[in-house]
Amino acid sequence: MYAASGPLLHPLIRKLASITTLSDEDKQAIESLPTRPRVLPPRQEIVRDGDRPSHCCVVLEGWLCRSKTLGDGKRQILSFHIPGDVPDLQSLQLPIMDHTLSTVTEATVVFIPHENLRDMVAARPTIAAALWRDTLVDAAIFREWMTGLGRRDAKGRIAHLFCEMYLKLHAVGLAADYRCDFPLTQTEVGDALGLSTVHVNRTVQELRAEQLIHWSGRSLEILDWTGLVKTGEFDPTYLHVQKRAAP
Amino acid sequence: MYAASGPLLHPLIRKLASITTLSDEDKQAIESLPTRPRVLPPRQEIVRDGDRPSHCCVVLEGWLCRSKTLGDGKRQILSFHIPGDVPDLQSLQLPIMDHTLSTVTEATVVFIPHENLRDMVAARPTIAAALWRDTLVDAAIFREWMTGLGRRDAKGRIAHLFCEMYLKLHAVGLAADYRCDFPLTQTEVGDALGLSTVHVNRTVQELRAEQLIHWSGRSLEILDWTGLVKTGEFDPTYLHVQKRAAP
DNA sequence: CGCGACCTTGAAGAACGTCAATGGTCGTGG
DNA sequence: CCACGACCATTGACGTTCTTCAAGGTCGCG
Repeated sequence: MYAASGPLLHPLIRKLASITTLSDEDKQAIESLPTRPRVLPPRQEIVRDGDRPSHCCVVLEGWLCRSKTLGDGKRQILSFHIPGDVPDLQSLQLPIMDHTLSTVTEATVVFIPHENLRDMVAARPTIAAALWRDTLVDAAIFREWMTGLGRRDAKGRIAHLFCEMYLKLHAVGLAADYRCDFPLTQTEVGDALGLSTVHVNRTVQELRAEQLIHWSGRSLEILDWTGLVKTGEFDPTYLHVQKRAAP
Repeated sequence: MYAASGPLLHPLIRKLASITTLSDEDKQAIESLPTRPRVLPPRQEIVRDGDRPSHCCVVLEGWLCRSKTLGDGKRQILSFHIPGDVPDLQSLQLPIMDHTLSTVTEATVVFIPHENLRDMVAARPTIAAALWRDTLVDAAIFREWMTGLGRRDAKGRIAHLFCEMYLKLHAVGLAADYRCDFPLTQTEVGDALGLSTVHVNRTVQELRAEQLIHWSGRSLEILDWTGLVKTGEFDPTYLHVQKRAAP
């Protein structure tokens, strides 16, 4: 899927080129990073809360999520990650994980040792700035989710998530014509949005009844983008996407 | 208050020295940054959602907060900031603000032009890494708040906030003996935790009745730290504080 | 003294959670 | 081929938490 949508670039080049302008030296530095690609099964933990990871993980295919689990077993999903993302880039600067990174679907990922990333960051300030910026966009998305969790009702939260994921997938060429893969269960949506599965189910049915979306199995179709944006009060500014192509 | 607790250092030196080891050159670079100190009244907006700021702001005294406001006027407070913080450091990399920065109390802040920060970041990788790390701790706090907003009940959220702010204040010498300044209104606590003012009021009364805290006016006393930690399921790992002094 | 800002209280209702059961789909093994 | 189990979506009934509305009450300050 990744390979199909363009020449086979190192995923990091693809990612960072969308953020900044990379020199040939920058690209070479990235190309020369050692990589260890692996295919992981669904619902597999990659790095756990409390770990001290020695690698960062780049997603090539599939969806990942980060989450925290409370004492009583309640889980809060903090983010979803799709191809091109580096979900645990922060571990380069914060040695101890304060949450868990797992696969959602089967996923292909590449592990890059911290030391190599650190060398590259020291030698190539442009890349360092781009990586920093990437973690800041991450934080911007957290802020938007906080706003949803604190102040939006269930329907708004779910609509907002659909809009966000569609745009993120679109930005990496994995969505078009208001259709995309959406491989989450209703329980996972609930864990991300602070809702019970039952309530997610009923609310999704409302969105369907209002002809806003069509979601069954792994496939999502947005029938009324404008309506969904309105329902979720969705404003994509927080995604800090430079090239704003029409979705 | 800042000056009273140590020799008059540049606030950024103080901040970064707690994160990393600064060389003399690093310190000189920071000292030579131009600063424009200002005293701002309470509830004053400093940078607004949608702005393209040209400076970063360092807090010397008082509390600031970041927030988003939804269409219907509902407000979500995203973070509180105390002396030593650089609440809008992200604007160095993300030109457009996706939220608003305001004072909570009267506050003294210093503005540093982006260009000077950029020059320093380019010339001093140690400082760049420390600033990056600071924004990552910021993001870690967002994640913890998300978990509270999504999965904790009102009592847990409020207890957690008390624990967090006490530790943050303690880390910069503004809290001791389980006492600290806590200049928020109940409405502001509600806006931060996704609760109505009425519910905050009743829940705070429960915490008082359980002899966990004493909060009146601007002053907070934690009567039972262990109990409060338990009520809020508070684990300070996410603050990524290096030197973990006993609170 | 009076006004504004904030805290407090009561009553009623909406949104959401919990519990428990049912049904659908798919892969797997007998 | 069919039965079975796993996983997920769905439904109904019933609680609970939290919100909303409305009304005092307190305190500091001009």
